[in-house]
Amino acid sequence: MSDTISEPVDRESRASRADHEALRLWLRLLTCTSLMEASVRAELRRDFDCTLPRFDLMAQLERNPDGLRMGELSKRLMVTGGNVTGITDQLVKEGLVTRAAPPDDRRAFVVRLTPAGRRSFLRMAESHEAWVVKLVSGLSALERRQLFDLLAKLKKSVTSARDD
Amino acid sequence: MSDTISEPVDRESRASRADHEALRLWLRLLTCTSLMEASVRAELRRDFDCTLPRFDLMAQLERNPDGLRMGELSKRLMVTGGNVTGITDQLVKEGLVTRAAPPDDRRAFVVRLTPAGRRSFLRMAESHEAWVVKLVSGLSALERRQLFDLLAKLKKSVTSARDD
DNA sequence: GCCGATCATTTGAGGCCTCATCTATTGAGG
DNA sequence: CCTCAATAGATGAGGCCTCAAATGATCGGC
Repeated sequence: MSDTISEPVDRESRASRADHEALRLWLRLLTCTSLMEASVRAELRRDFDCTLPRFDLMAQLERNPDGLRMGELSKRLMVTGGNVTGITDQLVKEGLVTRAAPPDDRRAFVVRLTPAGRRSFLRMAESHEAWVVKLVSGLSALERRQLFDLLAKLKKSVTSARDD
Repeated sequence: MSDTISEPVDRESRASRADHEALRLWLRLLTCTSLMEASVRAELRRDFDCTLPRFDLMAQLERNPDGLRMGELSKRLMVTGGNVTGITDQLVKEGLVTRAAPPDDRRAFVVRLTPAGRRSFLRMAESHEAWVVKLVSGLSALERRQLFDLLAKLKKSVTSARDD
C-alpha cells in the first residue's frame, strides 16, 4: 500500500495556543508550500514521470534559449552547484539538455535545452500551469494580488534579516 | 535579457513577463519559503548541530508529552512513514527519544521525548523562535495578520482543489 | 613569465524523502 | 476458530540536497 498523505492534520494546525504569532505564520507558510508542492510533484510524476527539480531546471533553460552556465542555474534554482551537476547529468543522459563548452572560459559549461527537451518541457508546462491555477482558484483575484504583494514584503524582510 | 545587473536572482524574479499571475504567485511563495527555510536550517546547524526534520519531530513530541505513534508523527510532519522510521532511529540512537510498545496494539510504537531530548529541544526552540521573529520583522503586525489570514484561505483552496 | 587568489565545476559522504513492497498484527464475518 | 482485508511499521532502491574538499582554469600584479 502506498504511503500517501491525505488528512487535514499537519504541522501548523497542531501548533499549540501558546505558540507565538511569528512562529505560526512561519508554520502556516510552510504548510501551504508543502501542500502545493506535493500536489505539483504528484501531478508531474503521474502525468509525465518527471520530478519537480528536473522541471524547474528545464523551465530556467526555456526562458534562456542561449543557455545558462551551471553556476547561473545554481543561483536561479537556489540549490548548490553539486546538486545542479547531478540533475544536469541525468537530463543529458536522457537527451533533454546539452552541456557545451563556451569558447571564452574553459572552466565553465553552458547548458541548453535540446529540441526534444523543449518539446517535452512545453508539454508539461501547459498542464502544470493549469494545475497551479486550479490550486489557487479558491482565492479571488484581489486576494491573490494582496497575497502576492505581502509575499514580496516578506521576501525583502527575510533577505535583509538574513544578511545582518 | 541582460544578466549584468546584480539583483537578487532566484526562480521567481526570473519568471518572464508572459508568465501568468497564478504561476508567479506560486513561485513567489516557493521563494519565500525556501529563503526562510534555508535561514532556519543554517541557524539550527550552526548553533545546535541539528537538522530541521529532527527539530520538527521533537517539536511535535514536546506538544504531546504522552507521546505519539509513528503514524501520527507521519501525518503531522506531512512526510511518509518510512521517513519517520529513519529520523526516529537516529534520535533513539542519540538518546533524545524513546520507542515504547503500547499495551493494546503490538503493531504500533509510541515515541516520546526523553528528559535529555526535552531539554535539548527547549534550548533550541527559544533560539529558533527569536530567529523566526527576526525574519518576519520587516512586516508590520497588521501585514503579518493579513498574510496569515490569506494563507489560511490558500490552504483551504489548495486542499479542496487537490481533493477533486 | 610566474604566483597566488579566485572562480566554475565535480566528487563523495551523509541526511532527507518518496514509492513500492514486505512482515506482523488486528479485527470483522463466516 | 479461521480467513481475509485493513492497518502499523520497517525496508530498500533511487532521487534530491548540502557541505567540504578537490581539480583545473582564469586573472591581476609583480
